[in-house]
Amino acid sequence: MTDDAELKKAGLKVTLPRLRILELLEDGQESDHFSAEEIYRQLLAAGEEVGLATVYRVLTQFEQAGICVRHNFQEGHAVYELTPSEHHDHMVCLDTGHVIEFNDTLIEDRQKKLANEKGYEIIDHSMVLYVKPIKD
Amino acid sequence: MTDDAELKKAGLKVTLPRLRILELLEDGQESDHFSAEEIYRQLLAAGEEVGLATVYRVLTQFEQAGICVRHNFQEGHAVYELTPSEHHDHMVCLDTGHVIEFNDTLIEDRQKKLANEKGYEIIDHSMVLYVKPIKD
DNA sequence: ATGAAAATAAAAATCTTATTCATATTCGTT
DNA sequence: AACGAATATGAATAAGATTTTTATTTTCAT
Repeated sequence: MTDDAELKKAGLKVTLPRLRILELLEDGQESDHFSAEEIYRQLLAAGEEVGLATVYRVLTQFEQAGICVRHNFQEGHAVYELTPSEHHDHMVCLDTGHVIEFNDTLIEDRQKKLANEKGYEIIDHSMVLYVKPIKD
Repeated sequence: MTDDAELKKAGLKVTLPRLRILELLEDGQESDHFSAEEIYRQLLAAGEEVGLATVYRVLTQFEQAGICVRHNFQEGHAVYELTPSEHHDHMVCLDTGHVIEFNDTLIEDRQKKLANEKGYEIIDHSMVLYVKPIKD
Protein backbone atom coordinates (compact mmCIF):
# COMPACT_ATOMS: atom_id res chain seq x y z
CA MET A 1 0.00 0.00 0.00
CA THR A 2 1.16 3.52 -0.77
CA ASP A 3 1.93 5.88 2.11
CA ASP A 4 -0.85 8.09 0.85
CA ALA A 5 -3.39 5.29 1.09
CA GLU A 6 -2.02 4.18 4.46
CA LEU A 7 -2.73 7.60 5.94
CA LYS A 8 -6.19 7.84 4.37
CA LYS A 9 -7.09 4.40 5.63
CA ALA A 10 -6.23 5.63 9.12
CA GLY A 11 -8.58 8.60 8.66
CA LEU A 12 -5.67 11.02 8.61
CA LYS A 13 -5.30 13.77 6.06
CA VAL A 14 -2.26 13.43 3.87
CA THR A 15 0.17 16.11 4.97
CA LEU A 16 3.86 16.62 4.40
CA PRO A 17 4.93 16.00 8.00
CA ARG A 18 2.97 12.76 8.14
CA LEU A 19 4.38 11.53 4.85
CA ARG A 20 7.93 12.36 5.85
CA ILE A 21 7.65 10.69 9.23
CA LEU A 22 6.08 7.60 7.69
CA GLU A 23 8.87 7.43 5.10
CA LEU A 24 11.46 7.74 7.83
CA LEU A 25 9.95 4.89 9.79
CA GLU A 26 9.79 2.77 6.66
CA ASP A 27 13.34 3.51 5.55
CA GLY A 28 14.98 2.70 8.85
CA GLN A 29 12.72 -0.24 9.44
CA GLU A 30 15.38 -2.89 9.59
CA SER A 31 18.06 -0.89 11.32
CA ASP A 32 16.49 1.14 14.01
CA HIS A 33 13.92 2.17 16.52
CA PHE A 34 13.41 5.91 16.60
CA SER A 35 12.73 8.38 19.37
CA ALA A 36 10.61 11.45 18.68
CA GLU A 37 13.71 13.57 19.09
CA GLU A 38 15.67 11.49 16.56
CA ILE A 39 12.91 11.74 14.01
CA TYR A 40 12.70 15.46 14.61
CA ARG A 41 16.43 15.96 14.09
CA GLN A 42 16.49 13.81 10.96
CA LEU A 43 13.65 15.83 9.47
CA LEU A 44 15.42 19.09 10.26
CA ALA A 45 18.64 17.70 8.80
CA ALA A 46 16.71 16.82 5.64
CA GLY A 47 15.58 20.43 5.37
CA GLU A 48 11.99 19.88 6.48
CA GLU A 49 10.43 22.66 8.50
CA VAL A 50 8.63 20.66 11.10
CA GLY A 51 7.90 21.30 14.76
CA LEU A 52 8.77 18.86 17.50
CA ALA A 53 5.17 19.11 18.69
CA THR A 54 4.02 17.84 15.32
CA VAL A 55 6.36 14.87 15.53
CA TYR A 56 4.93 13.87 18.89
CA ARG A 57 1.39 14.48 17.69
CA VAL A 58 1.86 12.44 14.54
CA LEU A 59 3.60 9.57 16.33
CA THR A 60 0.74 9.38 18.79
CA GLN A 61 -1.75 9.36 15.93
CA PHE A 62 0.22 6.68 14.12
CA GLU A 63 0.25 4.61 17.25
CA GLN A 64 -3.50 4.98 17.74
CA ALA A 65 -4.05 4.09 14.11
CA GLY A 66 -1.90 1.00 14.53
CA ILE A 67 0.67 2.26 12.05
CA CYS A 68 3.47 2.14 14.59
CA VAL A 69 4.09 0.84 18.08
CA ARG A 70 5.75 2.55 21.00
CA HIS A 71 8.29 0.89 23.25
CA ASN A 72 9.47 2.06 26.66
CA PHE A 73 13.00 0.79 26.97
CA GLN A 74 15.20 2.23 29.70
CA GLU A 75 16.57 5.34 28.03
CA GLY A 76 14.06 7.74 29.55
CA HIS A 77 12.23 8.24 26.28
CA ALA A 78 9.94 6.15 24.12
CA VAL A 79 11.01 4.68 20.80
CA TYR A 80 8.78 3.88 17.86
CA GLU A 81 8.89 1.34 15.07
CA LEU A 82 6.50 0.50 12.26
CA THR A 83 4.00 -2.06 13.46
CA PRO A 84 5.64 -5.34 12.55
CA SER A 85 3.60 -7.85 10.58
CA GLU A 86 4.55 -10.49 13.10
CA HIS A 87 4.85 -9.64 16.77
CA HIS A 88 8.37 -9.70 18.12
CA ASP A 89 10.28 -8.92 21.29
CA HIS A 90 13.61 -7.17 21.70
CA MET A 91 17.15 -7.64 22.84
CA VAL A 92 19.00 -4.40 23.48
CA CYS A 93 22.80 -4.57 23.50
CA LEU A 94 24.03 -2.53 26.45
CA ASP A 95 27.41 -1.96 24.76
CA THR A 96 26.28 -0.75 21.36
CA GLY A 97 22.61 0.11 21.83
CA HIS A 98 21.85 -2.21 18.92
CA VAL A 99 18.33 -3.62 18.93
CA ILE A 100 17.73 -7.22 17.89
CA GLU A 101 14.22 -8.45 17.23
CA PHE A 102 13.17 -11.96 17.97
CA ASN A 103 10.13 -14.09 18.43
CA ASP A 104 9.62 -17.31 20.27
CA THR A 105 6.30 -19.11 20.26
CA LEU A 106 7.35 -21.27 23.18
CA ILE A 107 7.58 -18.18 25.37
CA GLU A 108 4.45 -16.61 23.90
CA ASP A 109 2.39 -19.70 24.63
CA ARG A 110 3.78 -19.94 28.12
CA GLN A 111 2.91 -16.32 28.82
CA LYS A 112 -0.70 -16.94 27.81
CA LYS A 113 -0.84 -20.00 30.01
CA LEU A 114 0.55 -18.18 33.03
CA ALA A 115 -1.88 -15.30 32.64
CA ASN A 116 -4.84 -17.65 32.23
CA GLU A 117 -3.86 -19.56 35.36
CA LYS A 118 -4.18 -16.31 37.30
CA GLY A 119 -7.55 -15.55 35.69
CA TYR A 120 -6.32 -12.98 33.22
CA GLU A 121 -6.05 -12.59 29.50
CA ILE A 122 -3.07 -10.84 27.96
CA ILE A 123 -3.89 -7.56 26.27
CA ASP A 124 -0.32 -6.64 25.53
CA HIS A 125 3.12 -7.53 26.73
CA SER A 126 6.66 -6.31 26.61
CA MET A 127 9.77 -8.39 26.92
CA VAL A 128 13.18 -6.83 26.61
CA LEU A 129 16.45 -8.66 27.19
CA TYR A 130 19.32 -6.34 28.04
CA VAL A 131 22.42 -8.14 26.83
CA LYS A 132 26.15 -7.93 26.19
CA PRO A 133 28.24 -9.81 23.63
CA ILE A 134 29.81 -13.04 24.90
CA LYS A 135 33.60 -12.62 25.02
CA ASP A 136 35.59 -15.71 24.11
CA MET B 1 19.83 -7.35 58.71
CA THR B 2 18.82 -4.07 60.36
CA ASP B 3 17.99 -1.07 58.20
CA ASP B 4 20.88 0.72 59.79
CA ALA B 5 23.32 -1.98 58.74
CA GLU B 6 21.77 -2.22 55.29
CA LEU B 7 22.52 1.44 54.64
CA LYS B 8 26.03 1.25 56.03
CA LYS B 9 26.80 -1.79 53.93
CA ALA B 10 25.81 0.24 50.89
CA GLY B 11 28.27 2.96 51.88
CA LEU B 12 25.42 5.35 52.68
CA LYS B 13 25.27 7.41 55.83
CA VAL B 14 22.33 6.62 58.05
CA THR B 15 19.90 9.51 57.72
CA LEU B 16 16.27 9.93 58.60
CA PRO B 17 14.99 10.20 55.02
CA ARG B 18 16.87 7.06 54.02
CA LEU B 19 15.57 5.10 56.99
CA ARG B 20 12.00 6.22 56.40
CA ILE B 21 12.08 5.40 52.71
CA LEU B 22 13.63 2.00 53.39
CA GLU B 23 10.96 1.26 55.99
CA LEU B 24 8.25 2.26 53.57
CA LEU B 25 9.58 -0.05 50.89
CA GLU B 26 9.81 -2.87 53.42
CA ASP B 27 6.33 -2.37 54.81
CA GLY B 28 4.54 -2.32 51.49
CA GLN B 29 6.66 -5.09 50.14
CA GLU B 30 3.91 -7.55 49.42
CA SER B 31 1.25 -5.18 48.30
CA ASP B 32 2.74 -2.58 46.12
CA HIS B 33 5.25 -1.02 43.85
CA PHE B 34 5.83 2.63 44.67
CA SER B 35 6.47 5.68 42.57
CA ALA B 36 8.70 8.44 43.89
CA GLU B 37 5.65 10.66 44.16
CA GLU B 38 3.75 8.04 46.20
CA ILE B 39 6.62 7.61 48.60
CA TYR B 40 6.92 11.38 48.93
CA ARG B 41 3.23 11.78 49.72
CA GLN B 42 3.25 8.96 52.24
CA LEU B 43 6.20 10.50 54.03
CA LEU B 44 4.50 13.89 54.16
CA ALA B 45 1.32 12.25 55.40
CA ALA B 46 3.37 10.61 58.15
CA GLY B 47 4.61 14.01 59.21
CA GLU B 48 8.12 13.71 57.82
CA GLU B 49 9.66 16.86 56.43
CA VAL B 50 11.28 15.50 53.33
CA GLY B 51 11.84 16.98 49.89
CA LEU B 52 10.77 15.28 46.70
CA ALA B 53 14.31 15.74 45.38
CA THR B 54 15.61 13.73 48.29
CA VAL B 55 13.20 10.91 47.55
CA TYR B 56 14.42 10.71 43.97
CA ARG B 57 18.05 10.95 45.09
CA VAL B 58 17.66 8.24 47.70
CA LEU B 59 15.77 5.92 45.37
CA THR B 60 18.51 6.28 42.78
CA GLN B 61 21.12 5.54 45.42
CA PHE B 62 19.17 2.53 46.64
CA GLU B 63 18.95 1.28 43.11
CA GLN B 64 22.68 1.70 42.53
CA ALA B 65 23.36 -0.04 45.83
CA GLY B 66 21.11 -2.90 44.77
CA ILE B 67 18.69 -2.22 47.61
CA CYS B 68 15.77 -1.69 45.27
CA VAL B 69 14.97 -2.08 41.60
CA ARG B 70 13.24 0.35 39.27
CA HIS B 71 10.59 -0.69 36.77
CA ASN B 72 9.40 1.31 33.80
CA PHE B 73 5.85 0.19 33.25
CA GLN B 74 3.62 2.28 31.03
CA GLU B 75 2.33 4.87 33.47
CA GLY B 76 4.76 7.63 32.57
CA HIS B 77 6.71 7.26 35.78
CA ALA B 78 9.00 4.65 37.27
CA VAL B 79 8.03 2.42 40.20
CA TYR B 80 10.35 0.89 42.76
CA GLU B 81 10.29 -2.25 44.85
CA LEU B 82 12.78 -3.78 47.26
CA THR B 83 15.16 -6.03 45.37
CA PRO B 84 13.43 -9.41 45.54
CA SER B 85 15.45 -12.34 46.81
CA GLU B 86 14.27 -14.32 43.82
CA HIS B 87 13.90 -12.65 40.46
CA HIS B 88 10.37 -12.28 39.22
CA ASP B 89 8.45 -10.72 36.36
CA HIS B 90 5.21 -8.78 36.44
CA MET B 91 1.64 -8.82 35.24
CA VAL B 92 -0.06 -5.45 35.42
CA CYS B 93 -3.86 -5.42 35.41
CA LEU B 94 -4.97 -2.66 33.06
CA ASP B 95 -8.32 -2.37 34.87
CA THR B 96 -7.13 -2.06 38.46
CA GLY B 97 -3.43 -1.27 38.19
CA HIS B 98 -2.80 -4.26 40.41
CA VAL B 99 0.65 -5.80 40.04
CA ILE B 100 1.08 -9.57 40.15
CA GLU B 101 4.52 -11.06 40.47
CA PHE B 102 5.42 -14.36 38.89
CA ASN B 103 8.37 -16.45 37.91
CA ASP B 104 8.74 -19.15 35.33
CA THR B 105 11.98 -21.05 34.89
CA LEU B 106 10.84 -22.37 31.55
CA ILE B 107 10.76 -18.84 30.18
CA GLU B 108 13.95 -17.82 31.96
CA ASP B 109 15.87 -20.73 30.48
CA ARG B 110 14.47 -20.06 27.05
CA GLN B 111 15.52 -16.42 27.25
CA LYS B 112 19.10 -17.40 28.07
CA LYS B 113 19.13 -19.86 25.20
CA LEU B 114 17.82 -17.30 22.71
CA ALA B 115 20.38 -14.69 23.78
CA ASN B 116 23.23 -17.21 23.60
CA GLU B 117 22.19 -18.26 20.11
CA LYS B 118 22.68 -14.66 19.00
CA GLY B 119 26.07 -14.46 20.73
CA TYR B 120 24.91 -12.52 23.77
CA GLU B 121 24.63 -13.06 27.47
CA ILE B 122 21.71 -11.58 29.40
CA ILE B 123 22.66 -8.84 31.84
CA ASP B 124 19.12 -7.98 32.77
CA HIS B 125 15.67 -8.36 31.40
CA SER B 126 12.18 -7.09 31.84
CA MET B 127 8.98 -8.89 31.04
CA VAL B 128 5.64 -7.29 31.75
CA LEU B 129 2.30 -8.79 30.77
CA TYR B 130 -0.48 -6.22 30.53
CA VAL B 131 -3.65 -8.11 31.30
CA LYS B 132 -7.36 -7.88 32.01
CA PRO B 133 -9.52 -10.24 34.06
CA ILE B 134 -11.22 -12.98 32.05
CA LYS B 135 -14.96 -12.36 32.06
CA ASP B 136 -17.06 -15.50 32.10
C1' DA C 1 32.34 18.08 71.49
C1' DT C 2 34.55 19.22 66.89
C1' DG C 3 35.05 19.57 62.08
C1' DA C 4 35.43 17.55 57.53
C1' DA C 5 32.63 15.07 54.53
C1' DA C 6 28.33 14.05 53.08
C1' DA C 7 23.26 14.78 52.97
C1' DT C 8 19.37 17.70 53.09
C1' DA C 9 15.43 20.97 51.49
C1' DA C 10 13.97 24.29 48.38
C1' DA C 11 14.26 26.25 44.19
C1' DA C 12 15.38 26.18 39.72
C1' DA C 13 16.80 23.57 35.72
C1' DT C 14 16.08 19.72 32.43
C1' DC C 15 13.96 16.47 29.73
C1' DT C 16 10.12 14.38 27.60
C1' DT C 17 5.62 14.91 26.09
C1' DA C 18 1.08 17.43 25.69
C1' DT C 19 -1.80 21.46 24.85
C1' DT C 20 -3.20 26.07 23.20
C1' DC C 21 -3.90 29.10 19.61
C1' DA C 22 -3.46 31.77 15.63
C1' DT C 23 -2.33 30.68 10.96
C1' DA C 24 -2.03 27.60 7.10
C1' DT C 25 -3.24 23.38 4.52
C1' DT C 26 -6.18 19.64 2.83
C1' DC C 27 -9.88 18.11 0.06
C1' DG C 28 -14.78 17.50 -1.15
C1' DT C 29 -17.82 20.44 -3.52
C1' DT C 30 -18.71 23.93 -6.84
C1' DA D 1 -9.50 26.14 -10.58
C1' DA D 2 -11.40 28.45 -6.58
C1' DC D 3 -14.23 28.10 -2.06
C1' DG D 4 -14.85 26.92 2.50
C1' DA D 5 -15.37 23.83 6.42
C1' DA D 6 -12.68 20.77 8.76
C1' DT D 7 -8.41 19.63 10.10
C1' DA D 8 -3.30 20.19 10.68
C1' DT D 9 0.64 22.93 11.56
C1' DG D 10 4.38 25.48 14.18
C1' DA D 11 5.63 28.32 17.97
C1' DA D 12 5.12 29.02 22.39
C1' DT D 13 3.68 27.52 26.47
C1' DA D 14 2.36 24.13 29.84
C1' DA D 15 2.68 19.94 32.36
C1' DG D 16 4.72 15.97 34.51
C1' DA D 17 8.82 13.47 35.92
C1' DT D 18 13.32 13.66 37.35
C1' DT D 19 17.85 16.03 38.18
C1' DT D 20 20.93 19.62 39.55
C1' DT D 21 22.34 23.64 42.20
C1' DT D 22 23.22 25.85 46.39
C1' DA D 23 23.19 27.26 50.90
C1' DT D 24 22.38 25.02 55.17
C1' DT D 25 22.21 21.12 58.20
C1' DT D 26 23.45 16.52 59.75
C1' DT D 27 26.38 12.49 60.31
C1' DC D 28 30.22 10.28 62.36
C1' DA D 29 35.07 9.31 63.10
C1' DT D 30 38.19 11.55 66.01
